Parts: sequence; structure tokens; C-alpha cells
Amino acid sequence: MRADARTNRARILDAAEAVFAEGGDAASTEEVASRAGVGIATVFRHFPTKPQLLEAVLVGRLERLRDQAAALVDGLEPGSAFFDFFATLVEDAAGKIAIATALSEAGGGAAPEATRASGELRAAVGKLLERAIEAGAVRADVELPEVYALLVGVSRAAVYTALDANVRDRMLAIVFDGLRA
Amino acid sequence: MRADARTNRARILDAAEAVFAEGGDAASTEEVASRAGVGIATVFRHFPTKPQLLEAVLVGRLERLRDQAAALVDGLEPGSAFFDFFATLVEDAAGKIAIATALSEAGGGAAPEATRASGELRAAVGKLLERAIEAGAVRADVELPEVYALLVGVSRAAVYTALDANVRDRMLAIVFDGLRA
DNA sequence: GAATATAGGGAGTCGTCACTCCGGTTGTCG
DNA sequence: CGACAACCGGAGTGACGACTCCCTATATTC
Repeated sequence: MRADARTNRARILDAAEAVFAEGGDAASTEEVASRAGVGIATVFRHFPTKPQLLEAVLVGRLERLRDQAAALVDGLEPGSAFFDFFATLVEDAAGKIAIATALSEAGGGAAPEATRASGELRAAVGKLLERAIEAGAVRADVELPEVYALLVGVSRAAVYTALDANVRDRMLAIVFDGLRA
Repeated sequence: MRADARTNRARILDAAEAVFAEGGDAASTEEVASRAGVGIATVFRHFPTKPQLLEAVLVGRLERLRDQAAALVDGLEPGSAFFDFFATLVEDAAGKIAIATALSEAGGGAAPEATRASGELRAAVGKLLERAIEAGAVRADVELPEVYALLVGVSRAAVYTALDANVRDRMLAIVFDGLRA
């Protein structure tokens, strides 16, 4: 692969992430191309169909989240590691439709890479949850599926209602209380 | 207004509700028309633009929810009235993209009717919450905005993750615990 | 039951968007 | 530095969806 091809690919991915974060997947490919400073054909050469471009963005996001979660697993406090990850993710999701979509599109489509990445993130969150339960910071009868669902739901709420930070924190506090007591 | 016009209008609204519930607002107007058993032109005569059709569906849903909430206010137990409404709404939202959208689109667009209906629903939920707090079923420091945000979020989670009933109930239980303790 | 306004239907129109074709450009390797 | 392959860009193309035009059909009114 030639050098300019590699940098263009990266530029396209960055632009696509920004564009889809703002406009959702309804945003046009042409918008992505112009934001990346390349022609449309270049976008389609790197990602032959729009779903494939969306998948690439999705996988990037999921892997970054997975790495964040994995890094926190080896951190010090299991309890705050779990809650911090939860809160950070929701905070990041505000204004970024794509993150919420990334979370929930978990293997819904027939995109193998996305399914894999989603599974890995889920596993990383599972580890975080497990440690938090062992440390007594989360109720023992809480399981991964409902935690994941809450993560998805609260993220989407943050995206779709123009939530100011205050309300968002109060909402998180309620959910966290439910996870603890 | 002629009789057939009235029945056609109702048929279109019903069809639109079903179609948009399944496919989201990306579903085509032609699909709505054929499901209603009328021509496309008829749909456009009653609702001159697609946003207006969407708004009409939205207002219908919001008003029905508002009525449900209002009916529960005069019911017997304030605590279970609140939690029942919450649970019922989330249950109904599963598989119906439109309900979740209806909740969150709350005055986002410049649609006056929708804004009004959304405000009325919000007020009805507010009453429900107020009574529940007075009865000691919900913590006193909980306020409407975060409750509404949770309603939106949990509904969307139910829609976008293929949530089975079991996980959905466990998720609700966590949120309810957070609202109580 | 005839006259008339009102409503319906389906074949268009127009714009948009995903995707392609081909002539020009540029990195790379001997 | 020159030649070749890899890459780029932008003007197309085809499909699809929102919306319109106009002729036909039906409800209403006297």
C-alpha cells in the first residue's frame, strides 16, 4: 500500500467518524469525502460500499472503548473503575449519535468484524463488572446483559434528549444507586 | 369533510403508525399508502408533507400516553401507579421504534402540535411522580427531568437491543431500586 | 335522480444519493 | 531520473423517494 493511500484512508476514517457522529448514518458519503479533503471515488476505493464504511467506523469506536475498559480492569479500585467507565462512556455519547449506535448495533447486522469487536467490548465490560461485584461495589445478583442494556439506554438518552450535564449526572446517580444497594 | 375522506384519514394514520413503528421514519410514504389501501396522492392530500404525517402519528401516540398517565393519577396506589406506567411504557416501546422517537423528539423540531402534546405528557408524568414522592414510594430528591430521561433511555434500550423480557425486567428493577432507596 | 363539489388514484417530475468510469497525477523502485 | 504501477478526482449513471397533475369516481344536496 502506497503512503498516500494509507494517510488518505486514515483521513477518511476520521472524517467519517465526525460526520456520522453529527448526522447519523443518514449523512452522505460526499460529505465525508469533502470533509476528508478527497474525492468521492477515493472513499469508495477504500470502502466499496457505505455499510462497509460505517462498519469500519463502528469497529474503530468499539475497539477504542474495549481498550479503555481493559485499561481500567488493571487499575486500582474495581468499584470506581466500573462506575467511571460507565459515566465516561455516557458523557462521550452525548452529541455523538454514532457511539450509541455502535453500542446497540452489536451484531444486529451481518458484519463479522463489528460482531467480533462488539463481543470483545462486551467481554471487557463483563470483566469490569465482575471485579466490581467481587469488591462489593455492585450487587451480586446484577448480570452483564442488563448492565449492557442500561449502558445502551442511558447513552441514547443522553444523545436524543438535549440533556444538560446536571440532569445527566442525576440520571446516572439513580442508575448507580440501583446497581449498588 | 366527506365521510370517505374521514375514514381514509383514519386508515392512513393507523397504517402510518404501524409502518413507522417497524421501519422508523425512513419508511416510505408509498408503503404507508399501500398498507392503508389508498393511493399515494390520498396520503399527500391529507398530510401535505412527510414531516406533517410523522407529526400527526407522533401527536396521536403522545396523547394516548398522556391519557394513560392521567388515568393512573386518579387510581388508587400512587407508588405502583408510577412504576406501572413506567414499566408499561417501556414494554410497549419494545419493537416500536416510533414510541421511543415520540418520547425523545419532544419539541426538538419546530412542530407546534407535537411540542404541545409532549408538554402535556410530561406534565402528566410529573403529576404521577409527585404523587409517588408524597406517598414515599420514590425518593424526595428525584426530579422530573431525570425521570423523563430515564424513560427515554430505557425505552430506547428496549427497542435497539433485542431485549428479551427477562433482561428488560432486570434492567427496570435496577432503575426502580435507584428511584426508591 | 341529476348536478356539483369534493375526493381518489396512478403515472409522471425532480432532486438526492450510492456507486462507476476514465483520463490525469504521483509515489516508488531500479 | 525515468518508467511503471498505484492512486486520485470529478463528471457521469441508475435507482429510489417525496411530491404533483389531471382525469375519474363517488358522496352530498335539492
